[in-house]
Amino acid sequence: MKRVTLLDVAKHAGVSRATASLVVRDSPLVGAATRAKVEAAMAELGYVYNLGAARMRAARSRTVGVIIPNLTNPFFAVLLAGIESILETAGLAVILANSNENAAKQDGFVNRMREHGVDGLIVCPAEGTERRFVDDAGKWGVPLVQTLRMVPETASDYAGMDPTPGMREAVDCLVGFGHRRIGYVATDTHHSARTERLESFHAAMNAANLAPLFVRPLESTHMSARMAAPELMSRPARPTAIICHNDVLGLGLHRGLCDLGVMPGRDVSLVGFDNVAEADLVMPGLASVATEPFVVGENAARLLLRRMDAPDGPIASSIEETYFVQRGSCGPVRTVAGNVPA
Amino acid sequence: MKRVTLLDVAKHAGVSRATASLVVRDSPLVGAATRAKVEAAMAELGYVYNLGAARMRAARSRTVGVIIPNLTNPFFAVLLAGIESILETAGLAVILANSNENAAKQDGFVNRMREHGVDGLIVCPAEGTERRFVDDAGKWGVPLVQTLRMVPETASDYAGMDPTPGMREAVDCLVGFGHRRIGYVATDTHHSARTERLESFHAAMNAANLAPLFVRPLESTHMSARMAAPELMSRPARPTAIICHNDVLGLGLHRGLCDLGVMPGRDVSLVGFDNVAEADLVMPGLASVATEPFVVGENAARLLLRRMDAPDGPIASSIEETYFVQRGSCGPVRTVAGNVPA
DNA sequence: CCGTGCGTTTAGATCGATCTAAATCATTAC
DNA sequence: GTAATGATTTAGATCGATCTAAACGCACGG
Repeated sequence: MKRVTLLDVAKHAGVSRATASLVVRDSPLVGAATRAKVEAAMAELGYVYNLGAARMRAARSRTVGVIIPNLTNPFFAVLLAGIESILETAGLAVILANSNENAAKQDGFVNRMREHGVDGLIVCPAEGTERRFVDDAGKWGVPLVQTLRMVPETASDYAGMDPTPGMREAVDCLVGFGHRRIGYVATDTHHSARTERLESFHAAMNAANLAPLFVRPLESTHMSARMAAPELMSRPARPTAIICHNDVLGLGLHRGLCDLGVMPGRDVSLVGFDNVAEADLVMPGLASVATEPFVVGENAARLLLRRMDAPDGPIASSIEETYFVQRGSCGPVRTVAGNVPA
Repeated sequence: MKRVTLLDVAKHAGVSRATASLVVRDSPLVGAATRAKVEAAMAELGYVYNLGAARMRAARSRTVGVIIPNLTNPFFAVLLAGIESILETAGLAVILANSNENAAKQDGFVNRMREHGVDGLIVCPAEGTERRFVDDAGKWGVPLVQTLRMVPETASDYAGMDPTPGMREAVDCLVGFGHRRIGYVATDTHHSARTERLESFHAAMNAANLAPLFVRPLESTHMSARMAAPELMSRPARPTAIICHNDVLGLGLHRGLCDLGVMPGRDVSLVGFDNVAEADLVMPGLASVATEPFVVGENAARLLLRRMDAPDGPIASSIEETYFVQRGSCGPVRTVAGNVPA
């Protein structure tokens, strides 16, 4: 009960091993009749292609490594789904790793992936990833696409998003409702996505001739945002609106405010980021900037495919637009007793 | 600028290829001095182990295939995270595939995984998966663990959960609040998880001497549940409590009820399943049966490791207990005008 | 001094595919 | 009828590791 090899198939079909090999790779070189014979033999013997052996001679492994910082965050899960959907149709297998936002672990994974001989790498770099990480990939000749986050001062293909338009619309909406004291809740992890969103916030505020009321870093969990609500609302200069770096924070804060009896959209306006499905479920709905992680994932995969095709082509990037989705959590400013005047 | 091979390392260290091979696999056969020499050489030359070549002689590929029905569902994403966390520490790489609840696609993935020579397979079978699927894996000698769902009449290792205790607690809680007219919202996909939960519902109702008011299948999306709220509440026999097959449906329905001005926990009691993070965020909180997908994933991975160790050992399974988490969405029954008497 | 045994090292065959370069065959051209 | 052409097919070397079985070095007992 041994494994069926290409040689067995060839014998059974009465051709040489080389011809059989051409058939499995459907090369145009083989004649139609021979091809049929070989294919019949393959089916009859239950032949399974051995990618391991193939990858030894040929350079390709039909395998791509994907490293994500946190699988339990639905945002990244959807990104992964987008990546997978494109690679799957290209016939490439995804080797998955979860860095848990740990740069050292991430290094380990890249090594493991090199051992597996991946044809390319899609990485959303963990916090604290060093330049070296990206440079090394270049040195090793492994096609690399960064996604959602970009290690500073590195050059590689990149699939991300531009928070500017969505942030601008969000701030404009708030300003239109009369808000002037607008605070921002950021993550406590430092990566390019954080700075990007924060800077687009500053820019949008600037354009509206406003100064941010505060920027408060918080651990990116529902609970930490929920717990922070009392503190945010008891500041001497009470905010009338708050924008959050993502919906995890946005939804957590939403609940925290409700706990306080502060009604989002009426007593304070609230904006999240990413427009996850749940933003539309809470009451009132959480206004949010839509970022389409699935599409970003697809883009990342497409960039990688292109890169694998042309290893020396110019560096490319694909930036997805964002847009604001208004919901009940944003409303006109209301002067409440106890408010500190602007 | 060629690839560094074991032979290069061996030469550089002044030993034979075989010895170098023993070092990379850290066999106890090599002496400490030689080991040090070889390791130094490896570091110096930047050697990368070639798993493809290794897997050709040895039977193992240090690779496991994981097939999930739907990555965009956070529940499965967390399951995957649990699987990954265990396999990662065991030094096994995860090859991921998303079947999209499509059995034919799933078959294709299994073939691809066989080509990659995976050492094992963890599958949450798509709807409509046939017996043959599991039997084939056995025939091929690929260790297989099913998780969360089990193809009927098949024998394989299995990591799942027992909804019974959680369901029992949920029903008891509702009954304690005086509810008698209790409906159930199921999925419209048919798999063992669906029947398992539905049967445990029937059993719990039975134990309380009650008959289910209705069982309504719905597409497992927020939107479909939200849209179904009016219909559910305008039935001639109006439910005073509803249990949902999962939190996607539970949260969707929660919102649908709010839209109608029907307040969960006051006007109707609502129970979800899975206890996702968002269940605690909506107002009032959605009571839910906790199912710990991360732990189930870990269990599945552990079962697979055991199976790979002992391919002919007895079939095992690991069933995680469930428990009820009470929140604001469950409350005492309130007789409202317009209610049809039981 | 030799045989025995143990711990370590090694040569050479081998896994299952792909590559190269040459051989084969059927046509067509002259 | 033979050479040239183009389309298929093939033998044999090769990728980079692991395996087997044998060889080696050394200490010890007889």
